[in-house]
Amino acid sequence: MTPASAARLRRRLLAWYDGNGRDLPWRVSTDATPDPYRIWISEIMQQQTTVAAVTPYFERFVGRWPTVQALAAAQLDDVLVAWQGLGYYARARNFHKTARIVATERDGRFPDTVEGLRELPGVGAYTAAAIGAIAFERPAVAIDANVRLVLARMFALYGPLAATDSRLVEIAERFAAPDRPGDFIQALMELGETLCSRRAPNCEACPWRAACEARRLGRQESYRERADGAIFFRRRPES
DNA sequence: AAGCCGGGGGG
DNA sequence: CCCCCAGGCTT
Repeated sequence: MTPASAARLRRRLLAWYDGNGRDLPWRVSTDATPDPYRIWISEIMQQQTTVAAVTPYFERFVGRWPTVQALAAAQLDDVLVAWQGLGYYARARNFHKTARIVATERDGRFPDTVEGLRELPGVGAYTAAAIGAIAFERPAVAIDANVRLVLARMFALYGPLAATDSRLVEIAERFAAPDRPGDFIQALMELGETLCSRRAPNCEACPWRAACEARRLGRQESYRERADGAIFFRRRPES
C-alpha cells in the first residue's frame, strides 16, 4: 500500500464516519476539545465491554465524579459499588489508582503522549494509543479486536496470529497521520462494529469495499480465529 | 505464550 | 445456548 493509497483510504473512511458516526456521550464535535478524563473513562470501561453496556455507567460516573480530582477523592469501595455489573473488577481498582496518581502526582493532568499514558495502571497498548489519538490528537492507531478483523480482511492476512500481529502494526502505522487521528481510529472501530462484522459483513455500504482484498477473494462472509492462533477466512457458502 | 477476569447481546 | 467482545495483568 502506497502512502497515496493509504491517504485515500483515510479520507474515504473519515467521510463515511462524518456521515454515519454515532452520537456517543463521550464523543465531541470536531471543533470542541475532548476532555481526557472523559475519554479515559470511556476507554477503560469499553475494554471487552459493549457500548450499550458502558453508556449508562459512563453517564453515572461523570455525573457523580465530574473531574479526576473528584474521583481520586472517592473511596475505593464506592467506586467498586458503582462499577457493579460491568465486570472485570481489577479494572475498577486500577481505574481508581490511576485517578489518584493523576490527581496527586500530575496535578490532575493526564499524560499527553502514548508512552506516558502506557505507564498508567490498566492502560495497555490499545488504550494508550486510543486515548493518545482521541484526547491528544497523537497520530497513533489503536489495534483492538475490531480493527484487527477489519485490517485482516482488507489485506487478507493469513497465518498465526503472532505473525499477523506484526503485520497489522506495520499496516496500522501507514495509516497513522496528524490529520484527525482521533476520528480515524473511532471510524475504523465503528466500521468494524457496524459494517465489517464477523458473521455477516455489509460490504455494499462499506467505504473500503473497492480496495478490500478479502472481498476481492470472495472470502468476506466470515472470519474465524482458531484456537491454535491461525486466522482464516471461510469461503462464502454456495447457495 | 497462556490463563484469568464478568457480563450482556447477537446469531 | 454458544460465542465473543472498544484488553490488561500475572505467571
